[in-house]
Formats: sequence, C-alpha cells, structure tokens
Amino acid sequence: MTPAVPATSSRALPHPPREEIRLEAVLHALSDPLRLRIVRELAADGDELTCSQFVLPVTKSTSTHHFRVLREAGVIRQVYRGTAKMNGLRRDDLDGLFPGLLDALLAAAERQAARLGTTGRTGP
Amino acid sequence: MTPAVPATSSRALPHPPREEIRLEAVLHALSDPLRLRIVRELAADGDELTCSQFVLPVTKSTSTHHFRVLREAGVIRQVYRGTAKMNGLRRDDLDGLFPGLLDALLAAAERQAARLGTTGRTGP
DNA sequence: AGCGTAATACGAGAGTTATCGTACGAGTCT
DNA sequence: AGACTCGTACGATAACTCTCGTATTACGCT
Repeated sequence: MTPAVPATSSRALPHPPREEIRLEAVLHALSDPLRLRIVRELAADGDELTCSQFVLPVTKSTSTHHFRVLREAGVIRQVYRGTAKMNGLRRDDLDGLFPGLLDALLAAAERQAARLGTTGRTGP
Repeated sequence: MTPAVPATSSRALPHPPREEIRLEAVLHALSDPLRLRIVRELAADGDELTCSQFVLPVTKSTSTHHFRVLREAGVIRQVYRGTAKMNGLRRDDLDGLFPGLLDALLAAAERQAARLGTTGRTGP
C-alpha cells in the first residue's frame, strides 16, 4: 500500500548538532563555487529540493560529495523521502548561532553574481 | 639622513584590485582558524600592525604564507615601511563590494569565541 | 662597511580536497 | 519478481594546502 505522504525513510544521515557547528567549517563549505551555488539556490527556491533538481556541471558522485560537505558543516539538512533526498538550509540553527551571517553571505553572493553578469544559478 | 616619517618602501606587493576580489576567495581565506584570528585582531587593534606583532603558534614562514593568502584574497593590505610590513584590513573595499559582510563575519567569530570560551586572540 | 632584524623565497613533507568511474543498495512502479 | 531511478561507497588520481627548515634579500643603525 502506498502512503499518501511518503514517509521519511528510516535511513538516517549524520548531522552535527547546533552547538557543534563551527564558523570555520561553514566558511570553508561556502568557499567552493559549486557549494555556494547550491546554497543560493536552496535559499531562493525553498527548502524542499532533491539533489537531482540541481543541474550541476559535475558527476553524481561529485555532487554527493559536495552535499555531504555542506551537511557535515551544518549548513544544510538532508532527509530521505522514498528514493529522493530532500535538502534544506539550516536557517534556524545558523541564524541562532550567527545572527545575520547567512543573510549577509547570501546578499554578498547575489551582489557578486550581479556584478559579474552571471547568475550562478543552474539555468532558466 | 633619516627621514622623520619612514617612507613606505619601493618594494611593491601584489594586491588584487577591488573589482577582482572574489567572495569565494575571501571565504576560503577566512576558513582557516589562524587567518580568522589574524583578521579579528586586525579589526580590533587597528590597521597598523606589523607581522611580528602577532604571536602565532607557527613559524615565521608559515606566518608569511597565511598573510599572503589573506592579501591575495583581497582581505588585507600590506605595505612595507622600512624593514617592517604593516598590515591593514581592506575595510573600504570589502564594505564596498559586500556591504555588511565583514561586520557579520566578525560578529559571528566573536560570538563563537565567546561561546567556546576561547578568545581566539593571541594573548597578553 | 659591517651587523642585526624583518620578512621572503624555495624546496620538501604530510595531509586534505575535488573529481571521476564503476559497482552497489534502497525504494518505487509495472 | 523484475526493471528503473536516485543516491552511496569505494577506489584512484591530480591538485592544492599547511607546515617546516634553510638560504636570501631589504632595510636601518653603529
């Protein structure tokens, strides 16, 4: 029988608790262009995106790697739902730890993208 | 003859112009604990610190390396004055490119240092 | 000129990262 | 059950980073 709402799978993914999120790790995670792009897209399009909705210029393995880096740094939250894996920004935790930081970073990325004439987004 | 104000030496150090400063490079530069510490100290103590005024738990070579990473990312400005090298935050350029970012980053670092019970400063 | 100090350059080592390819596991649909 | 899709795991490799030690350059002072 098919549940109306596909329950989150029992497969658990390790996330650092809020207290263990380190600023350096967050900055390192966001210092990669691909990962910054993922985070920008996540912030713009909402919190319920599967990995495959991102059109990234790398293979699936590499993609998985980057998502894991973001998760282990405490930047995103990942949850299985059926065969898909939903990705969401950990806005609450990041804002709690570093008020204003995430917005400043997103604004900075937006500004740079506008200045360089490239959206940094995955496409139309 | 000794000039009253020791003129900045002719030795020039390569700095990226403001337009070439990239957010990713800045984040990468600040993702190292030692470099974040340097920047915090620079922000707190003013803009006229020599390299040797920082008491860092690494050798001079390594220190030089970190200062160069910061300079090449566009985070700091370095100028020779006699035998010393003065270091200063590029606040104007960073604020111009990414308004509010530097302050948010410094505030985040301050918060984390307070939370972890370590100042991240070099000590008395 | 000669000495001392501040910082660099260069080379080398260990560790980390980004990327890929292939093989595998979990879940859904017919 | 079988096939298909989404994502992971495991190597492997190349590039980069942090660290150091030693040799060197630039500057100020005696």
